Amino acid sequence: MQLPRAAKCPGARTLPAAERVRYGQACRVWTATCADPRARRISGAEERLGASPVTTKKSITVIDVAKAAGVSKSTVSLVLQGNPVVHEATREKVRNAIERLGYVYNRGAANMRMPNSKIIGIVVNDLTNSFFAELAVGMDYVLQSAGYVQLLAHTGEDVARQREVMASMREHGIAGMIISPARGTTIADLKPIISHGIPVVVAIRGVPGAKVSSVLSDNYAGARMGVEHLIGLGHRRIAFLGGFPDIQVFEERRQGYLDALSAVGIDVDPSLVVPSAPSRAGGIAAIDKLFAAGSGRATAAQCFNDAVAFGAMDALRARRLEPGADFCVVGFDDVIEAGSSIPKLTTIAVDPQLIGQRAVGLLLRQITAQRIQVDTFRTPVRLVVRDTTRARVSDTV
Amino acid sequence: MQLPRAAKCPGARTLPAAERVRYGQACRVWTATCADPRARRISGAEERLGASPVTTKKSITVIDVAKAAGVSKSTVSLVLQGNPVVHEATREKVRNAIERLGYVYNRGAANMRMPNSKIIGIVVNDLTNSFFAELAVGMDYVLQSAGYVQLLAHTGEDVARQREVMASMREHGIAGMIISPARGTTIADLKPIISHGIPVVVAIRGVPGAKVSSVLSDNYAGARMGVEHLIGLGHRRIAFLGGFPDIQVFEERRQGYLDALSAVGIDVDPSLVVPSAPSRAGGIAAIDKLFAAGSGRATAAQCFNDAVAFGAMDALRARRLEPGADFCVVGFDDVIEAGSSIPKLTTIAVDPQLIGQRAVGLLLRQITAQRIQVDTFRTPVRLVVRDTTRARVSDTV
DNA sequence: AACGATAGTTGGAACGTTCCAAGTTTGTCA
DNA sequence: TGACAAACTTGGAACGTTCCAACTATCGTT
Repeated sequence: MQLPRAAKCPGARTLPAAERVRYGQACRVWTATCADPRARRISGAEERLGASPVTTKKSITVIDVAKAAGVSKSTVSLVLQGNPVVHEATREKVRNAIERLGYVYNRGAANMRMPNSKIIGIVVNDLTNSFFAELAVGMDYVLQSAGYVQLLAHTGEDVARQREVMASMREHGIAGMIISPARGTTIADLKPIISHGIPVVVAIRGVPGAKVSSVLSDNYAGARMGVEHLIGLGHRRIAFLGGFPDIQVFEERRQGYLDALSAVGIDVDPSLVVPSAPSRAGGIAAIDKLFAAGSGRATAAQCFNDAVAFGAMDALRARRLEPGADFCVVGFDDVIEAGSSIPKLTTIAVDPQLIGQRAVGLLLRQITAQRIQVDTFRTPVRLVVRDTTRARVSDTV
Repeated sequence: MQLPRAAKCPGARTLPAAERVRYGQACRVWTATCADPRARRISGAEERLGASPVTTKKSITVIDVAKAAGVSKSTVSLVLQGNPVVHEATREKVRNAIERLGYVYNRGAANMRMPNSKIIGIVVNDLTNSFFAELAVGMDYVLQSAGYVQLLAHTGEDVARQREVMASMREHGIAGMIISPARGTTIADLKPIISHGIPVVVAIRGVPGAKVSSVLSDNYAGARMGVEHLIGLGHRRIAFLGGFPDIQVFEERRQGYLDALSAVGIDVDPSLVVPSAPSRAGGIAAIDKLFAAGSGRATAAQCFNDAVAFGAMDALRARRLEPGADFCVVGFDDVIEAGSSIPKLTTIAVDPQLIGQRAVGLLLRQITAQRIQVDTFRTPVRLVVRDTTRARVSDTV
């Protein structure tokens, strides 16, 4: 928990709970700010239908159920756990009482006595990217059917924020964690979780040197496949566009690119590798830089991901070059839009839902086995040929 | 909690915890199935780096900290809460001890004594839709800075699943819930949460008749704006394509469409309203149906959402009609692809992140005010004119 | 009849926190 | 010096669950 500063505001003791709490937990009473300015009403009609005070009915516990069913709390507990030792008739009485009283199980309390929480922390670097959203859905699917629930946080590539949410999740007693780390994440960031014996699985992006399980797509093979496809079309001057060189995924894809070229004896021109942000805007920038560098002689590009590829296509068109006809483009990821862009994007398909499911599988295995276990999975990728690689090199400018 | 069936397997008491637990909670011992088949290894190289048993260090509590700092547990608790009553020197001692021991706050335990959980449940009908993913991010942003954490679940439009996750969230003691309900959700689905005094905010889609706060986009005004724009271009025979008629959002948008037409004295031809799935495929189907109905005389369409609009554009092109030139199309939502499709889609922009933030604001207000309060917000929308509505009616076929 | 085994049930302690009422120390003023 | 207030500290009870060891009742066997 973030330790609250002691705010010297004597007499604050009787303040009502305030709209927003500045410090983590319970500092609610001593220091409090007003409504979050971001939450202000911007416009729109408000229709106030009414307000009702919340009825603070004290919650119904296992003891109430026991009383109602005429048994002891222990028996109720046993029924809740499906323990076969209780008599069927008793079980029925308890079930009735539960139904009648509207009892709801308090996992927090249970968890305290017997610490096997059913909460998994999921940390994602960018949920707005549909790739990661699909990843989350894949996880959700498996987790839910295993009776787990997911605490999800979006870091927006911000390591500081990532640290905070990880700490918060730890306080909430997660049983395990799956993280697609923000750019710049190091072993030190994972340390606090791991050292507490909480299983961690890293997905999509590795954390160099970390002793954790990971599920990564086969970046090397994917990039190599894409470039080989371009070579097969006769291209010789092939660029590699986009991505931040400081993340491992970039390195792997770049290596695939380099090896594909070397394998057929093509000398690699370093000016054809143009890093940039892994976004649409980055793709535009990368093409601009590529052409500015006088490397206009490139006739095709393997892009770091689909977003970069789309940006590159925009930039090509701005230069009156038609993607797929005058210049070939290969993406990476196969996001949903790849199949419906104009022209449709040739790309390396990875299956984010599968990665998500796989990661959960790895995590649950560690949780139930009660042992940390370091496995690395590479999920397979495949080349999907569409319209941005129709042109043989002889057709291009 | 889903009550586990009593499985008669005597002697099971000593079984090791198994890979997957069938029933909710603790039935782990009595009935257990093997590894989830969906999680099976499909391919990919596995690199086993090693396994280490988890060290079951008993956790460090506030008592350990107290002992180390030479104070009482009460004092430590006060420090944790930032209560200004403790002496600065003592505070420092405690802080040191916390640091030294690597103490982590146990929210579960705290929550039990003083039930003000910092967990918000978020239920989303389709996370793979980038619109909802953005919504989630908007919520995440505000929640995180208010010290809350989100339990997120994706229902995939499945009401049964939705019921399950809602029950599970209740057991986890959520302080409030925001839900973008699955299609077919009724008041009865919300009842169990509301009747427990847990604040609920409904986002994006309303639940007819439910007495809960809601944050909806201004569907009526949006559709009306879109249609008025088309009318301004001279169109008279305008279709309304896509969407399921059983959800409220459809009704609102259709009403906007109808009123825009009536306002300028255009008679509404019912065959021009063509419902369909709110997806790309649905859009294709809708255009097919529109033309099959002999309503080829329509010259423009307001679509239920952007996905439908894209599908409609595909279908138009299949009929050798160029969207924007031969037939005008207006979408709804302004998803990211709308600005980069060819031709670029004219659409009604809604801001999902804003809706998310607003919903959280409404929820937190209820939580801190300790009273259920029913507000309905309509977030504003705006018309974004792009290339699919360039043609005046005189240009069209 | 005595014994043991089996089936079913149960009260109390424990988990880690917060709150309360009461405690101790220090300082101030009459 | 005593009374009182202020500043700070503290032990114990409570929250809702699970586990353990012990309990009772019933039955079968000798």
